[in-house]
Amino acid sequence: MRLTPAETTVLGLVVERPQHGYDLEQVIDRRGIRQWTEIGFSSIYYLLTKLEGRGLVHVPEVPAAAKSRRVFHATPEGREAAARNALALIAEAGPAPQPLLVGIANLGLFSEEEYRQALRTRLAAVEARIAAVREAQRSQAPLPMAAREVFSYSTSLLEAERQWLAARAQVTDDDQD
Amino acid sequence: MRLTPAETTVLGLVVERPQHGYDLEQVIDRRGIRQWTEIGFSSIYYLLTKLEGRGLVHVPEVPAAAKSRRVFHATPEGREAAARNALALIAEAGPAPQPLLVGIANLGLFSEEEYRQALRTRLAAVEARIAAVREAQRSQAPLPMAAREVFSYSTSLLEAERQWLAARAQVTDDDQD
DNA sequence: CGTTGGTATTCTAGTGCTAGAATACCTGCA
DNA sequence: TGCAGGTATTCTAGCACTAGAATACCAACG
Repeated sequence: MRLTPAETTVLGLVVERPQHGYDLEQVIDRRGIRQWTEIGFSSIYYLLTKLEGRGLVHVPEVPAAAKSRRVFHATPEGREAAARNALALIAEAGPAPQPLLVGIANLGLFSEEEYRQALRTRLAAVEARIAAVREAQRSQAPLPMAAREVFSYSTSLLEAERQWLAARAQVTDDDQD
Repeated sequence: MRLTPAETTVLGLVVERPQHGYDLEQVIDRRGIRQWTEIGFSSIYYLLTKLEGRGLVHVPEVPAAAKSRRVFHATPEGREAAARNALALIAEAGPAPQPLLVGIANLGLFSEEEYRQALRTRLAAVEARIAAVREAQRSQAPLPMAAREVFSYSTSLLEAERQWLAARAQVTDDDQD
């Protein structure tokens, strides 16, 4: 059973610990998961319902209890599916959407100066993201292995982008504003 | 008027040269644009229709001619919108979907050996993509500025990923298959 | 002049997702 | 007892996108 990245994320969190939708929302926020997935608030319940329909998570009936608090547990198939899909996401390096490249491909449409200005703006944004990642890493220490790997990878790629941008952004500096 | 990356791509190509849907399909293929955007065959006409509805492209009425060959031209607003959106895509470094990180975040679900195996598989895929980019660069030379920038950026990021993967994939090599 | 095969577009019927409002529940406190 | 405010979920309606089939055009060729 093939899952999307968003489904895998939610399922993985439920496998880690049974929880309900609202919790999930908080955890996703707290861990900075939105830095690398696009999971809106409104889609969490939608995803949970879909996963439930496929038998990957379930809500055990609690006899005379909380009606308005559906705690989702992973089923054995859910566990298995989460592991398999996570591995697949690691193993497969498909083409990735790169908005920057869409911009660059249209280089002919604007001036060199505009281009460099845009690069400088992006550079600042990338530097801010690097700082944010570092800060998150520091403040949450000691970190479990998975979180450390996530930080390591994020930083490597952001750093590579930073360098590329820095080299391009300051080729000429004959403008001061 | 804010456009999506896919819309910007298609509009940018039409600005560059008036053409019809089928052409677009070929150009997108030939330039390897699918390496960094997700534009399926069936969505090209859909996108063109949407752009037409917003007055960014139009099909000049050719009196007594080709009924089944709608050649799209960019309008002045289209030109302007393409340039503005391309710049915005360069300037903004938002969170990007990283399927790999979804996998890594679930590191607890599988064994170290499985993890390393997945990394090795990905490493091979990334190396193949680097080779493909190099090959495309070589075969198409001499390249316009935009294409050179695209290649440069792609290679930088892929290379950074390659290094990260290589470092992780071979920490232990006590397995031979 | 009919047929074949590449060129070019349109249509249909969905899926997947999302925003945002609406609803319900629960706890503490006056 | 009532109600304020955070907690938790559901609903509605709609947009964006896609696969894949269907259609139409057109040139070349026997």
